[in-house]
Amino acid sequence: MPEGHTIHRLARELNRLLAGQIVTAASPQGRFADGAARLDGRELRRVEPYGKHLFYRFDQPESLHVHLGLYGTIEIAPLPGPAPRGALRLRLTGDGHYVDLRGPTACELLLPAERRAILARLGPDPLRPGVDPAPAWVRISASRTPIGALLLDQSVLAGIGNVYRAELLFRHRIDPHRPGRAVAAADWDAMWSDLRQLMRAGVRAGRIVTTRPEHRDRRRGQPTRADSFYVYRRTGLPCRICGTEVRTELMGTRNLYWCPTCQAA
DNA sequence: GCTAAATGTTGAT
DNA sequence: TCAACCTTTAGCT
Repeated sequence: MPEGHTIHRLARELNRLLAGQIVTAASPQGRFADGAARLDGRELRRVEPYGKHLFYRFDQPESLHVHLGLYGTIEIAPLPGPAPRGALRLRLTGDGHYVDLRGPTACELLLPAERRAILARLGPDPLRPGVDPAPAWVRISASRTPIGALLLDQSVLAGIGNVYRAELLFRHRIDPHRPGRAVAAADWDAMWSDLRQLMRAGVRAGRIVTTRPEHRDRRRGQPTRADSFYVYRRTGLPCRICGTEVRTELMGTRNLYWCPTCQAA
């Protein structure tokens, strides 16, 4: 269940273990049989992450576009791979490792123009080196939409998911319902900077941790899952800062979590 | 052991 | 607005 940090981490792993290799491709499930046949025997040049999207570039114009969606998974492991089980959309096999893809929202071959069209509708990705956050601020500062909804809009910012949304707003004490255009420029600057650091830490650790050590129940050692967040999935539990019960509601189709005291309107 | 919900998005209705 | 994707985990019993 990936946000952008997972996708960037996977891209690094794929590049480290398979880039530059001739791969075999198969779709045991059958739903990507034609695509797999067209990738079989090609050289995997590079895997590029953007937001929650992965683009596998080969020695041909068509690239493989993968989006994991809510519960898609990619598993990379040393050969020999086990016999395919269950709904295995795609197995790529390189010199020393195999890569299994299950349950993705998108697994398709794209022409260069189609890939560019996807990239064109994505906002700045905090994990891209040298990224310019200005287009995101243009959208946010002009919008009456709640900041909590804007942060999840991939055309505003690419790669943020429900965890980073809730946690970033809490860390900056911003009410998720506040219209984008009511967010101060200084608050946005601080949020962007914080978001980049949080997501980079997420890539390194392979998981999201947003709590500061002094706010955890256990202040020493690695934070447990329960200790990793301020508000995400903590409905009804006391806020780590003020003790108020954390609230939840549906914003769009996603659960939103916030502290009504720390993040007052 | 079973059920429901989940770090997401698309396409049909 | 809702079903689909079809795996994993949390929270029950």
